[in-house]
Amino acid sequence: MSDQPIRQRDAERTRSELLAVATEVFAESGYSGARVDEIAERTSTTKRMIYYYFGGKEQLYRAVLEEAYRGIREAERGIDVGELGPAEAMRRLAELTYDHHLEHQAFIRLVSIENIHRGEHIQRLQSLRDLGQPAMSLLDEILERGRSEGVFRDDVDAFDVHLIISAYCVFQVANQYTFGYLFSRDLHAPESRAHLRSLIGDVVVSWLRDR
Amino acid sequence: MSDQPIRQRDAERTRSELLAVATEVFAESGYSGARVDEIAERTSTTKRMIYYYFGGKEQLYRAVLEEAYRGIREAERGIDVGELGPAEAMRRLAELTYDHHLEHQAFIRLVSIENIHRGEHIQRLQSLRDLGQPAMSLLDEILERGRSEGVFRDDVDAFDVHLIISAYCVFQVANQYTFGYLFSRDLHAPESRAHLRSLIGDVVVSWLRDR
DNA sequence: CGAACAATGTACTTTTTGGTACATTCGCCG
DNA sequence: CGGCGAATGTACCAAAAAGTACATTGTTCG
Repeated sequence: MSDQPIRQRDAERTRSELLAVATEVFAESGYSGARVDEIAERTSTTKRMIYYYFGGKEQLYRAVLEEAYRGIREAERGIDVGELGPAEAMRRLAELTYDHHLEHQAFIRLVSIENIHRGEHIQRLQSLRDLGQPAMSLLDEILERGRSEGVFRDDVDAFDVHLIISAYCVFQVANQYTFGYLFSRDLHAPESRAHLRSLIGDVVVSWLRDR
Repeated sequence: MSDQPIRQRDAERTRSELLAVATEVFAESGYSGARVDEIAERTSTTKRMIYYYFGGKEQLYRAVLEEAYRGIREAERGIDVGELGPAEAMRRLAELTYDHHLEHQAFIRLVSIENIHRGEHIQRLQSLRDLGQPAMSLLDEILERGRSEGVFRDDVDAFDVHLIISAYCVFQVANQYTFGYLFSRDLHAPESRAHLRSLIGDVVVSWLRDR
């Protein structure tokens, strides 16, 4: 990294700068709302380079989506519920998921944008197929421990738990503006966060323990 | 309604046709992705009329958003949990909310789109302030009955319950494409629906009963 | 009836925007 | 050390898209 000579030309740097800036701009404005010229202006290079490295606006967007999902997967792999008992592990997983979503709002916005496009771009990224597997495995393990210890019900599978937690955490970010407006409440106000953070863990654990 | 003569010119009809078509197009393509020309082409009138009646693309979008929220409020007022006991009433409310969301996917898409725009347009619609109140009142009533009958915990308020249910139901629609792809599952497959429909009621009722 | 005005259609303008032709420069390799 | 190709910049183009000028027609009301 630092043993490289200082270069005026550096393909890798140019490409990754474009990708980083494009991620910001697409997340801010959506696919159609994002302007190729704006992305270029925010970098130290030019629009020409977008076409040189990516081919066009659409391929750039796809590259952004792919990299964003990869980054998130990396972050998810850092989740560790350690030596906790099943109920506490589940609660902790829910809370870490909550934190994680609030910290990666640009990513959540990209996901919303992609859904507006009915997933037509993500479907072309074969590398992301079944990217959810790691999350599922961790949940499976916690659920299995809970079942064998007799503290969790046995008719709930990892997918359902993941769905409930994801829905809650994504909603906090993705719908904050309309929901906040309609109920005159700021979901991210400091005085609300601790409560909203623990809420989803409470719900999930109550549910899993209800036998 | 029917005592009017047949008109070739009908301001109300023209305006409402524009609004209806614009709702479809904005929901399909987003604000930036929607084309004024396409909206016009799909009506029996012309682009000129959009500017005549609404002033421009942005005002048209705002009118669409306002009308969509009003329509949803009307639909929500039809929710009736009748004579059911608190737990069953809550379960039924959750299921009706689930049905309602699946039936109004265009509306959910408009909401997602508006959130991508950080709620900048809905904030200009004062008429929608506190539109969530009716939903909150119904929940309050069910919760209060449950508490007084001793079947519900007493430290949960209507807002929290509404948040959990909304998040789940909105997610089913809003994130169906990316979530479905990542987990190789179709959230709207007929064989999944009954399970996903009852799931949220199970979760909420378990939680509220957990004292 | 027939003016007056609301409602509408046609065709145009202007701006924006994604994309490209072409020239140029840097740096590596023989 | 020089030429060759990867990398880059400038300037431009053509299509698309929002918005408008102006003419026209139907409807209503005195």
